Amino acid sequence: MTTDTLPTSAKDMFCYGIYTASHVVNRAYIPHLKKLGLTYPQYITLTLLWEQDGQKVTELAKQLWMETSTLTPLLKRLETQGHLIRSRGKQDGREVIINLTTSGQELKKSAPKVTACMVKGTALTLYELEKLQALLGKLRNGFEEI
Amino acid sequence: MTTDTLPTSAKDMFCYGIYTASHVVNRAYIPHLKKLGLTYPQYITLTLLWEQDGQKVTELAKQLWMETSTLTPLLKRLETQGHLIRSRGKQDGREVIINLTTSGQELKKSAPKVTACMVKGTALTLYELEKLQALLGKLRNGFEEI
DNA sequence: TATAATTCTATCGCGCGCAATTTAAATGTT
DNA sequence: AACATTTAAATTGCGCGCGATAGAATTATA
Repeated sequence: MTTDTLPTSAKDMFCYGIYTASHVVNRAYIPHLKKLGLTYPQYITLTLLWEQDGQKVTELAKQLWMETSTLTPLLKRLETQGHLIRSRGKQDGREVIINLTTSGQELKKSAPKVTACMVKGTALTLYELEKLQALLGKLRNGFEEI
Repeated sequence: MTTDTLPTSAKDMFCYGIYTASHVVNRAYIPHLKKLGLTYPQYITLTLLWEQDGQKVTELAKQLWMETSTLTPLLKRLETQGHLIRSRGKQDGREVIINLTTSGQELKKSAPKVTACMVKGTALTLYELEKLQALLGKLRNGFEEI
């Protein structure tokens, strides 16, 4: 595929590329996260909370490009594990605020090692990773318009 | 992130980028595939069969970077819908061969329009899509080694 | 202050998606 | 032939992930 026409081969289609790559990455994380008792979506959710604690469910869902119907049970499981606390907003009783516990904050310490391991696994240079991130970001934003 | 060090911000990590982009693409496909009565993983599986009919379950699973425990029920649902037939191998009774029915082949006709729609949605140029595909492919292969 | 519309979360049903286990068939060994 | 080993697919249990819907709290409007 080096033309200006649309891809015809199944594997040249970006949906195939993203779909398969996404699962490969997910699976690669599993052994590392298993030691921490976390799943991959749980881990990604925590990385957002490590950066900004006390977020509303809606805010988290938006950053994850995810529906709250997916996020609510995930957060409940993290609460059961003792990594965070869900509480209703004081001013607005509809919203639920997520606050990390000490346990949830402690997990952050293991993040750098996991990241390093995964970056190594990609076999991509840091420049290529930046390039990939930029393309994925542009792609996401493209669909956001629709 | 324009340094030679590992990313520290959550959204700069490639796991976040691929994870969220994957779901965004999945969701974008849904309305188009709903008209065909297909899910996104079902559609991707069919694209592989349109290109090469009569494959074994193992072959398909490998191309999809997926476990057969995921693929088997998916294929059964496509069989129930009448798009394919699952049959035991003549020489080797352990393997299951997947053959498209006329119905399953007919679906191929609607593929180009869907692809065109999705490519437009990405807001990426065809050159950028090629670049993205190449990076995702390299990433996948990197993890394969492990 | 009713009451209507909106907003936020939670619930439900269905389809993935994986690891671990099981079943069945083919192959290898004695 | 009898047995163990390997290989391919299916089954099970759990956790996402979505759309559709419901329910509770807030805000807007009359």
